[in-house]
Amino acid sequence: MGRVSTRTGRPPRLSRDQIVAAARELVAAHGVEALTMRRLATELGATPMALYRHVRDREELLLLLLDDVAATMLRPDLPDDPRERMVVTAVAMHDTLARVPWIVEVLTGDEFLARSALWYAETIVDAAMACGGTEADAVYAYRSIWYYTAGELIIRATARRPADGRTTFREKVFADLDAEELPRLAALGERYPGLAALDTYECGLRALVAGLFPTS
Amino acid sequence: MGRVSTRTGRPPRLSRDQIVAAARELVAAHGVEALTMRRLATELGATPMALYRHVRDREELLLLLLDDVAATMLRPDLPDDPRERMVVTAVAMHDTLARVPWIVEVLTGDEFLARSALWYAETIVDAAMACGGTEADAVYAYRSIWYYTAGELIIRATARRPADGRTTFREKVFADLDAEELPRLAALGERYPGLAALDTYECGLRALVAGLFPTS
DNA sequence: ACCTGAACACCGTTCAAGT
DNA sequence: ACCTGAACACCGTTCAAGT
Repeated sequence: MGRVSTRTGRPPRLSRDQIVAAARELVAAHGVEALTMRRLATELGATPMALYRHVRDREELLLLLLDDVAATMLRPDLPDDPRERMVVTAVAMHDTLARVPWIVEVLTGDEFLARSALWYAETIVDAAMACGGTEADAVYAYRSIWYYTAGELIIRATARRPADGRTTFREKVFADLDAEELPRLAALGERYPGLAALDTYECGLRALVAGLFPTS
Repeated sequence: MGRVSTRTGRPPRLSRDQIVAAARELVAAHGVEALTMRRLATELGATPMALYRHVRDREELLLLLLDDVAATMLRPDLPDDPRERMVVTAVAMHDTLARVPWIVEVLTGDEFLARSALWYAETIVDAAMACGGTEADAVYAYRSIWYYTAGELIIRATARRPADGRTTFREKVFADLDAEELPRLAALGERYPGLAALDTYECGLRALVAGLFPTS
């Protein structure tokens, strides 16, 4: 007994939780690009290498931050209608992820499914089968919804960064369009950015679900 | 006259085209992560800084590479039926981009629309209006299709990189699922990866288009 | 005008040494 | 056991100088 007394060596000054907490703050304050091992170490008053005692590498640190998302995951009340259940679940999944500013960095790759989204996947797959789909249909439906959702999140997240005057670039393109070659876009002209800025995630989602599982 | 004779200074050894060509080769051979200013310079037998005479920065270099994609853009024959036209156009857009291995790097942000995808946008917007949609409906339809397409491209592109034994991670998660909490996924078990690997892009796209513009 | 060389301000990570 | 310090092998980019 007394496993405590058998501990040997220098007592730890840093902990994994402490590191993750500092990483969270850093990302919240300055964006994911500010999360470097060196900067995080400085923030903790330690050497960069001290972090490697507690975390395998930068990749693992990001995945640990993703676990926070799982903790604050929205789990909506589920309606009886299976199509509506798919919509409500996908919207919750979308909204959960939309709150993560560094989502793009981590969405590339299907780690999300593995770490936090299992409940969403389960619920959508179940609803798809309740619509009369086979297992294969249900997985395909979930993936379609996931593609649509991931695309929306990524495009919107990156569109928000103006990247130093590059927003004008798109507007410029729309301003001097060849009306003969591209009549529809030319007619839209300056109204395009406004229309593109509308939040139509749920509308499109409903269309997708309706198309995947037509009613009668 | 003789503007040529009035030229002054050292004759150029590098050209913009030459730099872009070397960048293209580098990316094709070793992936976009190998495209660094220093490595590209070495490849050209020059100093890193020589490149900055011809290219503003690394970002611009990537956008110049994107112009290549526009040049090899697939423009399919368009069927009369507007819904089918949307599907055929989106599939062409998808296939064009699927050939670009570094697509993820550049898809984040709507530069693609601005640089190369105008024809696709025009065609889809036009088809959407031929289905009886307003301009706003048409832009919303295009964006929904674009979200779905971008998501598919990004998820599939990143799923292909195993990232050193992280593929086993997802399989492991699926292996020891809690069958009480997640019965559908647990029942799927090992069959999930196989089902997720199926190419259902066009199927999902057809569902989306059918949902966006229901026939009568 | 075009290119070089040295320098600045960074990265992630390994390895040997200290406490 | 935990942390430090120095080092390795990189980045993109600026600036002053050479031809």
